[in-house]
Amino acid sequence: MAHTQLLNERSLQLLKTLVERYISDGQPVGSRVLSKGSELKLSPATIRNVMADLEDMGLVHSPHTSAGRIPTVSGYRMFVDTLLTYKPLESKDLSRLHEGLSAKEDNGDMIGTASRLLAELTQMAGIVTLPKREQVYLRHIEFLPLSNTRVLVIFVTNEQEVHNKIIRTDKKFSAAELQQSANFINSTYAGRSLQAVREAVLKELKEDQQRMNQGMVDAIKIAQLALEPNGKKEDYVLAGETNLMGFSELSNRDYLKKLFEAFSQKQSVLHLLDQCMKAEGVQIFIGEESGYQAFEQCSLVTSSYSVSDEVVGVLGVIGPTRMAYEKIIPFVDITAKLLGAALNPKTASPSS
Amino acid sequence: MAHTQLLNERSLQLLKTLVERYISDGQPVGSRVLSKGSELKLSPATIRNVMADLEDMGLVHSPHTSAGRIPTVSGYRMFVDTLLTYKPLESKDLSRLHEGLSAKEDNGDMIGTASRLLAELTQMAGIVTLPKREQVYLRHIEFLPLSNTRVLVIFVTNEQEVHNKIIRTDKKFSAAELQQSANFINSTYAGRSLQAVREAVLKELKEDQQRMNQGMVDAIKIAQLALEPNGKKEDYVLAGETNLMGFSELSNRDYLKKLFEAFSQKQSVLHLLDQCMKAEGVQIFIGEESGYQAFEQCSLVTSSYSVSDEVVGVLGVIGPTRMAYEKIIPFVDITAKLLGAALNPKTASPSS
DNA sequence: AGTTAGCACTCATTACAACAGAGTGCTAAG
DNA sequence: CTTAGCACTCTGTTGTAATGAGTGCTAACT
Repeated sequence: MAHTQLLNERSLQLLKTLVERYISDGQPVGSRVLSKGSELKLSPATIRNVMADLEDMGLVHSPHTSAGRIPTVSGYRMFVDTLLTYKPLESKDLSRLHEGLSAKEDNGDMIGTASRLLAELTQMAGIVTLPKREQVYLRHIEFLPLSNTRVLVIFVTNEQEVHNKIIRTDKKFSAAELQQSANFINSTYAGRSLQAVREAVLKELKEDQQRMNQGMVDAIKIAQLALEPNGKKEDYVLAGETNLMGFSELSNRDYLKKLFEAFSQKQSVLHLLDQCMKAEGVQIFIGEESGYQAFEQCSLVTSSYSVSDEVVGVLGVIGPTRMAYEKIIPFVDITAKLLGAALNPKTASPSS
Repeated sequence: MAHTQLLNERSLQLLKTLVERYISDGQPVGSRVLSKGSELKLSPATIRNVMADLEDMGLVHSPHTSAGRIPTVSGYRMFVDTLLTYKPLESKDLSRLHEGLSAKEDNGDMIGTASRLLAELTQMAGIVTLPKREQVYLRHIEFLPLSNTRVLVIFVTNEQEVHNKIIRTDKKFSAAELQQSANFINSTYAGRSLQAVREAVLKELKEDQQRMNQGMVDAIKIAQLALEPNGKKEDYVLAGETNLMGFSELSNRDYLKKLFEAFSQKQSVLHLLDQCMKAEGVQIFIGEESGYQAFEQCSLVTSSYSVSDEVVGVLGVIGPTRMAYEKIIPFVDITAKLLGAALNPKTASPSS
């Protein structure tokens, strides 16, 4: 390449308009349109030279000799990392978000609402993980006897999220005994995080059982069972999957099926989202970058969300690789901030 | 048609094998295969004559002149109504069902389990409506104060289904007051159906308020709010939708999208299922019979399920019109019976 | 009478060739 | 370094022909 210093301003500018053009039209873009579409006053021939360079660097790629170019994954990556100019949210979208994610409107399923909003406003699929246990506060717990040694545990966390599970105890408890246990747990531990309660309970169990009366020991034992981490671990709420069926680039029936199966198996998706937890702020997986076959034709724009300055979950949008990143990225960013604020027990529910 | 009495035994026999053949192969079936595939020893020519008759009667139809015949909706209808020979369940399927729908294994989401089983074992989509309120028994209720006048209501029904909603009261209650109210409701009304409790509560409100102390009045008022029928009304649990993407006859992307949107809007689906409530036993909608565009390429095999001899809900399977009715129908039938039995509070949870 | 063989006919599918259009890479001139 | 020009490549479309499955009808058969 005796041509020039390869990554000059002009090539990047052209890459940018190429990606923009491809995102909006969905078709390989050739030297002619690029020549007209960019500010640079360059002839198609010059552009072709630049294109050849970009292709050598693996940033664009041609489906066949006589088609235009389309961005490769690296091309998209370069685009979102350094070339992108964000577009501000449309104000109607912003107000929909505020409206839906205000603490006042909480219908007991803030996570679901967030997911649905993401899907609705982007016309792609929305995804939100449940907040992690360390930041989920026990508000109230209740035990109900079922048949035999089975006990139904209901617990309310944060402001109003209700969870329930069934545990098996090693002896049979009466309703009254269970009520007592619940009272004890509530008065002792309410307000702490699930994680913290669990640790405290385990400690009690190890150390000073002799100091406690039988009722307390029972209560502690039941609580320990109740707070054992769920088999399922974390989980997420997905919305608007069907939007994905509208994209022609995901038309392949088999691929779509694979994708939807990945959604319902959850495992790989969770693993992917887990990686996003680590980084604060917006993160993007483009196509194969995710490392999962099911996502090789999709991009995932995520952001962690935080409550009281601690990251507790991840939310994002899933769509075709060819998506309007310049709008989606700020959108996901804002949504994450609003959800975090809405979940914050201090700011969220002022007992006005 | 000077031919003969049109609906003779032989034509029906041929229609039957035609439908069977089409269901298994998915391709228009011609006179030759039909001649070989049926017990009748008839030449293709004769069969063609019969086919012409069946076509005149609207039972079969030819995509074009030189294709075989495929059943019309009426053809399918005739088939399932009078020609079908049921196939018994495979024993492994039966045992999976027993296993999953035994009361012992209840994981607190019997309805969901049933839906998933239907989907898994038929490889189509499973659907189960939630049992209607009249047959849902209040077991325990709990109130928790939220900010302001909002109260979180948690109630446990039947054995272990947990529901929750948020209500707004007309004055602010303390945790203790709410606890008292819940105690009152539990001791007075536990064990009755939601519907019955609601009626009783409304009656109390109208009639003898003066007989009660303030605490009781409050309790009754809160209970009334809590038991107000949900905006959503009934609901259903769908499983295995993605299985539907595997069927080539539903390949049309736009159609699939429409179908999935109908699923997530729920409304039309609910309306359709409602009709199935009325009839006891298995009911079938074939293609356009449902009257909904979204289902015009699908069939729906449903059965109502009953607890203590009263119909409380509907369950079924959704798949392409070309499905193995002879297996699906008995399958849905059995599943409905097992689910009903598992939900029955008398037989389900023997405190052995 | 009902049944069957034979045959002409229709129509979807496939294959193949021809062709237009888009866009490239390269060369040579500006 | 940029650009015009040109040969080349590849896709997509169109038209034509051949194939094959299956029919409807007629006439012969039982």
